[in-house]
Amino acid sequence: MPEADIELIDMSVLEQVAPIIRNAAHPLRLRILDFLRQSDAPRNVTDIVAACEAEQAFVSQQLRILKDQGILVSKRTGSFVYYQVANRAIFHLIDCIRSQQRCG
Amino acid sequence: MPEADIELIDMSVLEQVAPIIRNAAHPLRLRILDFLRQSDAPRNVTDIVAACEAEQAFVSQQLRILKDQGILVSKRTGSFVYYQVANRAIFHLIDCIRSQQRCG
DNA sequence: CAAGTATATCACAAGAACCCTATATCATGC
DNA sequence: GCATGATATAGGGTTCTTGTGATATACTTG
Repeated sequence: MPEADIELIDMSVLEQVAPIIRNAAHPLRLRILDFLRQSDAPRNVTDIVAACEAEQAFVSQQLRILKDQGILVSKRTGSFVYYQVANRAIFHLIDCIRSQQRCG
Repeated sequence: MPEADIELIDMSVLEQVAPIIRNAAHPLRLRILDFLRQSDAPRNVTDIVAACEAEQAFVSQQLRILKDQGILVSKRTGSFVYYQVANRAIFHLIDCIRSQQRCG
């Protein structure tokens, strides 16, 4: 019995994580995550918009998507809203892209 | 100048990798990749179908998608077609899910 | 409260992804 | 060549995603 001991990740787990990864895997959203990764601190929307070189409304929508997935959290301070990564595991993805970039 | 030295991943790189990650981030396709990861050897379609507990036609479609993205490669031997991962970097994703699974 | 800056939401049209069923192709052995 | 097992593709209804322009809300300052 050659492969009796193969244990696969539960489908329920895969169904749970797939949309999270899928939602991160968008150029602008990866840019946002990369920016937060490199900043290593919460950043407000204006700064994120500047880093993304995209429309404010569009960036705001992407932030919402990342927040809805639990990838980001936000807190308001005065008229600014600061975003940061909720679960640093997502940085593995960014780091992985960075490391691949060299081999490309 | 607090952040003069932040260097972000090129948008062109993000645009290139996003669809690859996005296409991997699907429950059944993750299952396929996990199965290939755990097998650590090329597997034929019949075996993959069994591991996925899904319709053959559907699995075959998913294999095609993964192949089109360059995530998998295949080779035919007689009437069997064996698939394997083309770039082991994708296993980081699987490993990451496995490690997260514990913290859940 | 008026004006300005910061951020979020709405609505929508185009396109893409999803998953199913049916059917086609390919290879083998008789 | 035919039957069979292995794999791939086609067609299509439904739902999700994308990016945009317009607009709304929130906060601050005077």
